[in-house]
Amino acid sequence: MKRNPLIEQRIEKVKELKDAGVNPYPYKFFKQYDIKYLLDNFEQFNETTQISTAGRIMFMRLMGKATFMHIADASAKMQIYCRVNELGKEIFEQIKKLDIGDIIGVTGVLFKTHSNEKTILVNKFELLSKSIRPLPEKFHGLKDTETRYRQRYVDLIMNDKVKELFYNRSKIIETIRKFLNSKNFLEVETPMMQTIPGGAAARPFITHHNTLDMDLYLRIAPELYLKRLLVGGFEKVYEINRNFRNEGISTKHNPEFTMLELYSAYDDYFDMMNICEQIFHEATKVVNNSDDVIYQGNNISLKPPFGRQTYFGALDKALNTDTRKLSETELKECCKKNHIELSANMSRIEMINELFEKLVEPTLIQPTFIYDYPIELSPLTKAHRSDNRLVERFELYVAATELANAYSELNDPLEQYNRFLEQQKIKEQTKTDEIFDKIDFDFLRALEYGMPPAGGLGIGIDRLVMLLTGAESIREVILFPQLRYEEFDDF
RNA sequence: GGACCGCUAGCUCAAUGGUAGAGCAACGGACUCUUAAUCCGUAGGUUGAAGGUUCAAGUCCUUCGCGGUUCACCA
Repeated sequence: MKRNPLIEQRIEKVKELKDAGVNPYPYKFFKQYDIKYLLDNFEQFNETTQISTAGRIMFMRLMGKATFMHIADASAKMQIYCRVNELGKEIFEQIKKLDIGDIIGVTGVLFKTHSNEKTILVNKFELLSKSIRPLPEKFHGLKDTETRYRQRYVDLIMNDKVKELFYNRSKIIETIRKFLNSKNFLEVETPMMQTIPGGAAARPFITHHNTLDMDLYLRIAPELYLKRLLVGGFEKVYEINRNFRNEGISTKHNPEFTMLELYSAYDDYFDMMNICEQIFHEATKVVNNSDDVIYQGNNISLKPPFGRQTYFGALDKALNTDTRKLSETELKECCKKNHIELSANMSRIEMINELFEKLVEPTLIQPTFIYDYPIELSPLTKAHRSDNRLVERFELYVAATELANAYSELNDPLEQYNRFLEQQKIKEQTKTDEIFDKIDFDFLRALEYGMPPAGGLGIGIDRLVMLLTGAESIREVILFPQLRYEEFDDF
């Protein structure tokens, strides 16, 4: 138990308050107005109208018999003015004992200072919560990334831009919901804990249910459950929720991340392109009030229609050849030329994909749908209607990052079974975890009842928020990003 | 997991291998229109941790911890 002396001082103050019969943590305060409302509607109040509001003290400028403070609430911050004339000596002394960080309620009238700043002249105040831990410095704020992520609450107190970002995140998701609801999509919730983690290829987190005595997996995707709902007769469904992938952490990856997945019966992947474009466009209009967004120095236009290139069209252009006609040796040479490390028994398709990631992805700055993927990469996608080496799939790239993924969904149960078996074979060869080998037979059974033709679309919400808010790291758009366990030795 | 960078007072930052400092915050005092208020004074440190080299280590070396960037992984 070694406490910071600054905290010890404040704990002393709390004791003094309690001894004087003041509850430093009272139950209720009638907060009549948000601060932003007072600022925006300043003119409607005259200098005798009593108003009340509440907030956290962020600045204090104490003088002998008068004090200016800034208090901040969720909406804005505002100056308050306390004067011994209005409050009397005793109350004014109490005001002087307040600390930066304390949450107070104030009652008073509005006026403008000589420098024209909208201010509350306080005639009554109440301590609503005593802060015993000092806030960061008022001018430079909190900069340390580790503290910002670990103690997001302090980050939010100190950095208005962070608060604004999370308001925008909420607005983006709200916009998506409104848009989809207006198109008759039904929002649903499907299991986070699954017995067979499917719908993507990623290592899952494992947990255990005691009563059932069985292992469960946190979902890596909701896909297979949402498709079951198409079988059940819902024609347009979506889910915005967390996926969990037990993979590396980076500026673009958090172990739990938010995904929008939607499915629309009787549509194909081209329809998904349209919906995808509209969602991106609506969201950027709401957040940035514009069709454009500046991301990492690039001016990016999110006005539909987005660019469209086929997977091999883009790759052939980059390589200046017909990639599919290259022999295995030629492919290997091509990889070497482009500084791609070749691991032992790398398949053709793996080399092709490496080339794509290395040569094409970094060039995709403006929104671009890359479509018609090689069939080997997509076990849940319908084969291309006119080329059986391809599937009807697209990924949306913006700023060299994958932001969305969509298919004409495979609904042929026999074909789906074969594709699962193919995947199983590949997994066996590459010797990844055995859990991937499990085939979801209930999903196949559902398909056997008949799933309507459908388009499906997934959008990485965190990455969309990054794009629209200019965030360089996914941790900036997740309130509490995953960090290592922190040891406490000062409590 | 690899490479590189960082970790100094509550916060933001200084300190050629040679006595650990400043601003803000805190504490005491002055001040009834301040705006990062001002003025006078006081206190505050196991320099992320543990070893090592050295007459001498915040600084150099090793290991470890935490964070960041990047690569790998993530079809």
